[in-house]
Amino acid sequence: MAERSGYEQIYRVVCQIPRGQVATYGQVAALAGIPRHARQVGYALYQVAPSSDIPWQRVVNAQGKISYSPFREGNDDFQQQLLIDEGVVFDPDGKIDLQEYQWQPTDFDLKQ
DNA sequence: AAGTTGACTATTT
DNA sequence: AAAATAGCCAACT
Repeated sequence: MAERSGYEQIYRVVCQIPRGQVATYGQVAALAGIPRHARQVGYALYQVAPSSDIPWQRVVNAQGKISYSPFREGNDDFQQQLLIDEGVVFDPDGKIDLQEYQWQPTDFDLKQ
């Protein structure tokens, strides 16, 4: 179990994703100050997924799709509906239009 | 200490 | 468009 790390900043970024918007793993990594660590972002969320205040499902891959976790497969579909509930539109393939819904953080957001 | 793994991404088939 | 390949780097064994 690997807790205590720079992951804290990753969680902070994810929590700042506005309702109805999404961010990619690479984007979160970059905002957290650790570009190229997209995989580590996924790994960080892997620890926190089940019961957390963190809207982990607002983080999707560069294709605009949900990355299915190895242990929570069925849960992923359920969470996809939560995103729809937030106003995010999925294509027939289950993709999100990143051009419309990808989070565009402002300086104000990052200062929080 | 060294090798394997992975909620990624970009490139190539 | 979907699948395979390569590059990536921290955590895990």
